[in-house]
Amino acid sequence: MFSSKPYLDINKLVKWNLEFDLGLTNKSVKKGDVFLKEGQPCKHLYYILKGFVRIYYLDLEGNQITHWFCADDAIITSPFSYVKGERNILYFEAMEDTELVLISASQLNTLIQHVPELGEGMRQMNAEFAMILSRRIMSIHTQTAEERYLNLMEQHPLLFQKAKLSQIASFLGITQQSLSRIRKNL
Amino acid sequence: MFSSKPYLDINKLVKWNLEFDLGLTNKSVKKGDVFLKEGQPCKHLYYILKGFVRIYYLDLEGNQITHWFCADDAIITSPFSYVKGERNILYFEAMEDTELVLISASQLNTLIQHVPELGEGMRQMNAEFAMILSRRIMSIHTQTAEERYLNLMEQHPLLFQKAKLSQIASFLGITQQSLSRIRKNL
DNA sequence: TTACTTTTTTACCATAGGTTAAATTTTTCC
DNA sequence: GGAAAAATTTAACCTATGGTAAAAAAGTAA
Repeated sequence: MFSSKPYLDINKLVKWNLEFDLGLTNKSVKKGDVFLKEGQPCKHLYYILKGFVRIYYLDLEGNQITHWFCADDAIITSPFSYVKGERNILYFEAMEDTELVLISASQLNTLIQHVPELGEGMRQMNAEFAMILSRRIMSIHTQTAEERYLNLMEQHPLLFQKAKLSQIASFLGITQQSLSRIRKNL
Repeated sequence: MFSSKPYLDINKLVKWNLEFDLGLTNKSVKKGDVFLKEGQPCKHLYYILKGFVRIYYLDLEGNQITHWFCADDAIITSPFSYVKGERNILYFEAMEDTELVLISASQLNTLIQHVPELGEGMRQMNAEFAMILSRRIMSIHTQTAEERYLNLMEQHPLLFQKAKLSQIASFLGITQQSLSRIRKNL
């Protein structure tokens, strides 16, 4: 759903890791693993080398609400926790076997000190992320659930092979029954 | 709705403007003025020294949909245009007499070269903005319109003195008639 | 295959919010 | 103040989506 490639080249990152002795760590997670849970502080950015991750949270009744789907080259974190130190409410679930590179805040700062233009890149990345979120709010305010579903199908067809319809439904902001009804009516 | 104060101190900005000869410009707009329109490229960040601004866009039927309300010390821009150079779709309307400081991308870059920690600040500001947008999507997905209205009343009571109910309704994602009905049922 | 579990669909009714139109209240301006 | 315009409320009706429950389909494992 979002690629960080224009802002952070993973090959360069690997090179810088050696050059500046950053000590970045890797993490492999199996399909189905929930590698970040509500209440666990999120101390890293996660660069998804390869795989597919669903970010969700729980509503008051305990239902999982999908907040985001993330594929190769996405950089994800729980901003509430990572940036502001607030209690983390997000779950990160690997929807398939996934390879991650973990980047702590201090490692990122060190890296940016050595490569100042990366600071600009990260700033732009955050700005683009805010834009994507703005667009999503706009689509909620101007489109029907059916239109949002058709857009998603068109823009991310692979998503429907990797995620359950119930997970996609909550991402679209509707129940799985409503999504099923929308699909029936084509 | 959002203050940039933790990330950019306006007094320092004024000082830096002189110190580094940035050439920042000011702009005064009268109540009711629409100082950015759809199709006009947005070349600046706007620092709101004093005033109140509504950001809106038009849906397919031409209805104004309020995207954001912004008060003193907010930094606003049309990210689609400012960051990505895409066609601007946002309108910026002064809801009361408003004093702005304009910051171009090149001025910002110059400033960050002189004050590197400001780059980090801007990055965090963008991250916080993404968080606020995430929270808004979450509230749409987990709360009723009535709950969102009550939250808004509680968190931004002054907003209801400055904005029309129809403008607040579209911000909440409902029609003005629905908002009226919600208010009647207390 | 069969049995079992999970996911998806279907159906029925309930409800929040949309649509249209008109009435009412508030604001603006002469 | 009073007329006109704008904003807000009210009402009747309509529609999309939610809630519940059950059936059907798909996936999994022995």
